[in-house]
Amino acid sequence: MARSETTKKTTRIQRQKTDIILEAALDVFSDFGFRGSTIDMIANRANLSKPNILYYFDNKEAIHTTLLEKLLETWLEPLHQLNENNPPIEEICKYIDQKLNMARDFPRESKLFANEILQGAPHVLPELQGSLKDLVNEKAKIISNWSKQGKISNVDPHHLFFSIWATTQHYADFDIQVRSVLSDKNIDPFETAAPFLKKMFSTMLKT
Amino acid sequence: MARSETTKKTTRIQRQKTDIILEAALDVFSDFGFRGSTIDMIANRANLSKPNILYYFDNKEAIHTTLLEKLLETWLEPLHQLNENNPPIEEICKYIDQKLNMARDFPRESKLFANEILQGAPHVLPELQGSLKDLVNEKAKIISNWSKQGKISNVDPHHLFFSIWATTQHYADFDIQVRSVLSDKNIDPFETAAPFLKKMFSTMLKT
DNA sequence: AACAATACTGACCAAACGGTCAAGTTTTTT
DNA sequence: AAAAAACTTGACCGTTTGGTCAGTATTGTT
Repeated sequence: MARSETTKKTTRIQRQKTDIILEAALDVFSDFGFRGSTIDMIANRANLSKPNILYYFDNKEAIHTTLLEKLLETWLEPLHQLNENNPPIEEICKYIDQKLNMARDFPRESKLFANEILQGAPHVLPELQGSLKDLVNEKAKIISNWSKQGKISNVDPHHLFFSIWATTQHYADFDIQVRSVLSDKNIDPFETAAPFLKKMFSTMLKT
Repeated sequence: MARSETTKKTTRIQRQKTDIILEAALDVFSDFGFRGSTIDMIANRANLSKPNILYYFDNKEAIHTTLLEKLLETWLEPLHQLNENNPPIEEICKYIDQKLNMARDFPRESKLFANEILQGAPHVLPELQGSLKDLVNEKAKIISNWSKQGKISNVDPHHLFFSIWATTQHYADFDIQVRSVLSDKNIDPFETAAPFLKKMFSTMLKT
């Protein structure tokens, strides 16, 4: 077992080194996926020796799991904020902005998650079927209520969320494709995507 | 060099075995990515020995490259069909239908492509910057013309394509997440996604 | 300063991996 | 039927990989 997990108190060095390792691991895992990444790659990126990495984490999977757990919290945070009592279209647009900003500012996290889901979610399937499902269903009800009250048009709430996730995360996960297509235009993908997406979704939702 | 590439004529066995190998490799690569897949996994899936696989393909990368090349052709085919002279919204909806059907019927191909792009397109970057970019720019002009002629609303053509790609492929690439969220509903994702997406995009495009 | 706890590393190991090859089997050609 | 061509594989090789461990260095505590 990793030294850092045996003791109750975490030392200054434990916190520092753990952060350095996780930062390096995020670089590597998001680029090459779990099976495509090696502990040596993480060690090099972190300027630490391989045994030193394994002094802080039991094994390769423990690093990956730690990253995914941290990720899931922040990943679902914007959806938590969706508030039934505010103007519907404003709320949706705020959600889109938040998700798009996360794709821009945390592309590694987005890719890490995409990799995990693509491989069939071997590490986070329970969370998908549990907390994610519950949260989405709870917020889907808000959308349904807005529809029933005539505040927005009639849309399938689940597909609405899927579409928002897909379109926003696309700019992080498929970044290389987006930039290849736009290469000779002088366009910043994220700046121009924001008004496009907000227009698309708000037009659909208007009654 | 692989035997099958040294001779001019391809034999019956060569065609059969090559197909079996590529079929098995698509299974494996789409599930585990390039670096996460092994020749042994492909060999087992194909019920062939590892040396036999390497009799038909020079190495692991050659199998992967062959798959990607075949994929790219069929992947861009629907966009090729976008025709300036037909009714714009009908054309876009037809494109959405085609892309969504491909996500439903060829999820392994979609995942293989997603894996490749996620890792930074190490094998197909030239194609993205070449034929894909050219095709998209050509078809973007059609969208622009429709807008100028007042046939559809003013939208950024590139982001329109990105959004269609993202939303349709999402149902293949993030299949496990979609199904987790919808698990206790009795909903077929693809059946319900089609009308949702067509409504969303056509609403945005209406003048 | 002395001792204990923590942090670190070179050397190593077993398993997994991509790939080779000589020798054998099957299919096709004549 | 025999020769040639194509096909198949067990055994093997060098490298990479995840992980261990004994011993050393550093840091914290008294």
